[in-house]
Amino acid sequence: MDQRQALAAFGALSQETRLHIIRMLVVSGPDGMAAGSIAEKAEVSPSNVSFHLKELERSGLIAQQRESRSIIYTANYEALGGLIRFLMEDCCGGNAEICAPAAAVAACCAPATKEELQ
Amino acid sequence: MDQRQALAAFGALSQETRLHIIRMLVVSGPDGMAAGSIAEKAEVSPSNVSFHLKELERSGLIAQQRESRSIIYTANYEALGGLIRFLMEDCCGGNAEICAPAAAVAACCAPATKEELQ
DNA sequence: TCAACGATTCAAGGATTATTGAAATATGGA
DNA sequence: TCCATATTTCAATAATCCTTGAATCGTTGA
Repeated sequence: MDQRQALAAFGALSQETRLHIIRMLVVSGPDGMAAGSIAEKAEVSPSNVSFHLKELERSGLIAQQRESRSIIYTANYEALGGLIRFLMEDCCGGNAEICAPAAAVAACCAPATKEELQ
Repeated sequence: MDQRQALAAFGALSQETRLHIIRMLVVSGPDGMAAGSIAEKAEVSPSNVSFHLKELERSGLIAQQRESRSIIYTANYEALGGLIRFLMEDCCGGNAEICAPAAAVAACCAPATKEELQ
């Protein structure tokens, strides 16, 4: 993830509706959610959700694929991981004082990485 | 860090000049930088840097303190760590697939946390 | 083919954010 | 006190972003 992408991603996440959408899509996993379901759960109009989904897609944080009449949106896990990484490495310069609390979180939410630490 | 703060922080980081400023302040550490030096290094006008510094302060990512004629700005490490944490926990739901790469980064940039893993 | 469904696009308006230069404020030294 | 320095504030403008509702597009089933 380069700076251009990071700027776009930060902009995408700086809006309440979009942050809400991202959360829902992360939870729904690879199955994703149809635009209509997203609109319903987020309690916004179809055209409004479409606007925000386009914005999120432009930033690379989500992807879409048509399935029959519906358009299914899924979170881009790689991009989200890349953004966290950007924030730690590029933005915060890998500063231990900043990254330490984050590392603690990472340790408990991603046990698979314990092996990577050896 | 609650959602309100996170939204403000993402907004603050979504602007090129402000991202640049945060990077410089993280590097300069507790000593911080005077507004004038920031303006000079970032190559923006005094009034423009003042606008962006106010925005960054409003988001809680930096703090200011007057020192004689200068006003010194410093990065708020706690807030930056909190933002990374928010991104991992609240936004990405602690999803292992997303947090794993970040954990790897954390492991190498913040060796002090290895103890916390035991 | 036609109607219905799921979704996007478009245009208009309002709201927020960014930039600029001039004026104002605060501090310290002559 | 007066001047220079460091910075902010203000007003005006430009640019971007958000919301809304109507119109449009693609897909499916009757």
